[in-house]
Amino acid sequence: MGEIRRIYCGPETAVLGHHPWNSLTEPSAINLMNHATVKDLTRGDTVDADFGIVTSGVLAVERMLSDGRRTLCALFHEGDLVDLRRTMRDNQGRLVALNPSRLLALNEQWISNCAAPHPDIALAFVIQLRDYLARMRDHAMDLVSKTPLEKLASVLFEFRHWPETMPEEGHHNMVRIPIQRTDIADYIGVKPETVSRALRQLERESLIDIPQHDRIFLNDIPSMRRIANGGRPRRSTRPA
Amino acid sequence: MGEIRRIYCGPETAVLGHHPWNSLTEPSAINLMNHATVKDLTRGDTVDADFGIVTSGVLAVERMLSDGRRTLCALFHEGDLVDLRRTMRDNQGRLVALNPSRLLALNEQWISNCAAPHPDIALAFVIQLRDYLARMRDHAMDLVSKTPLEKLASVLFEFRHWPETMPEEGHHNMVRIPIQRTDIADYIGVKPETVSRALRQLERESLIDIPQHDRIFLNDIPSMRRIANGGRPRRSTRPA
DNA sequence: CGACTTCTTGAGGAACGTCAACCGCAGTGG
DNA sequence: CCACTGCGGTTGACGTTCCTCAAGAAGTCG
Repeated sequence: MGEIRRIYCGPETAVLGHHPWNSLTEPSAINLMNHATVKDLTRGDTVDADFGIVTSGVLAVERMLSDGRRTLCALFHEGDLVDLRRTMRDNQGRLVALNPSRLLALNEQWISNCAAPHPDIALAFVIQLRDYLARMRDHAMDLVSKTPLEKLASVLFEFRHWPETMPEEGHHNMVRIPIQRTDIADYIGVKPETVSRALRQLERESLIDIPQHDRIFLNDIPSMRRIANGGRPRRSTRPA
Repeated sequence: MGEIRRIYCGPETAVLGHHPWNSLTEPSAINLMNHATVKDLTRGDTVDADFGIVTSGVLAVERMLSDGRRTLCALFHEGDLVDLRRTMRDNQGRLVALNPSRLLALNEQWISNCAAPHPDIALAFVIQLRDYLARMRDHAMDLVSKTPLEKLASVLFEFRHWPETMPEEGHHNMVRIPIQRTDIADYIGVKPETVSRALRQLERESLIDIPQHDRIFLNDIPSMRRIANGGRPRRSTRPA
């Protein structure tokens, strides 16, 4: 499960540069860090916390069907608030690390009482919840009716917005792929083989290049956007 | 778009009986209603608000792909908080009514300032956001790797938990289907024909009965649960 | 009744999942 | 150093599945 230590104002503070944490006041930020514990994780680690902030790496909510099919319902990257608490206590899957990661587990007791003295913290949490909800709606859109090629194009644009995968200067169409092919497959609801074939197809059409295993270069962003938005539907069964 | 009127403490208060609104104090509840406007909607109406509480009917976030494919990313029923606000302003689809519905559109300006005088309101909103997020994770699980039959079984159990579709006494395995087949299809990511065929298959296997068009009787809840949890995977391509 | 929408049923094909084999790479041990 | 092992990824063959298309049935509203 990895080392667990208590910090007071360590290097993890860097995550507070991300939206919406960057609008916290200094005292609030310090107080927040004081009531958190850092969890270092490697791939496959299950996290027992259900409330915290990701400071590095990638976490996911993993659920299994009875016959072993694996699903990644949600991905969390640097700066994301993880909040798996819910009123109805159902089985909701496990929080796992997909990469070497670090999670700031928050003290729920303290947080639930901090709204009055620290309204900015409460607001930041609400903004995170709202934004994550919007991301889940986007993701549902991707899952419901897109073909594998369209799903893959969508997820590439999703990764492009991740803070860790921000393009280097001058390479605003280079995307870093932060997770394994298997995880991409379990996230967009296809098999790893299909991910592989879809990537090769985009490459054959010169829409992307794959200089490294975890780097994808978008040669034609407008075309890729068209694909991501439904430009590759299933062909008709009755040809012209 | 339907009639819009301002109320002070009308019959809409009934929605406040649902969790988590039922833990609001009396003054908070009255204040909340005072800063809301009621929108009456019929099927197909687009709602211009992006923040409110559903008091009756069913709403959905509808998004279209460029070639016309329709997706229902999220469903909202009686008692649900609708909050489509997000930091990043992308196209995020339209809020539409699937049935004759009623929405309590909330005054965002007032709400954003009510946390201090009304901490119970702020808490209720956070609980709603968290619970809805959990529902979205469940839904993503359904979409990612389930077969149509499994998706349909899942969505039946989802509808079973809806307040409007609560079973009458003695009929705890009668589920009311609150939306059209087409909408079910666009929600679980299959075609209406497939929904129809899946229902007929469950009926053939005597797992369900369909006494009325919008009523489904679950004959064998354990078996249905097994199916919903992955009991009907795709068959192997290499038969024994 | 007639026009319309929604749902159902049927036929046929494209596509993606299943399976199997292979490749590349990293870690391990002799 | 190299053989061995295991894992992740890729490629190919093949078949089930679900989408497409079309037409008819059933329900709704004028």
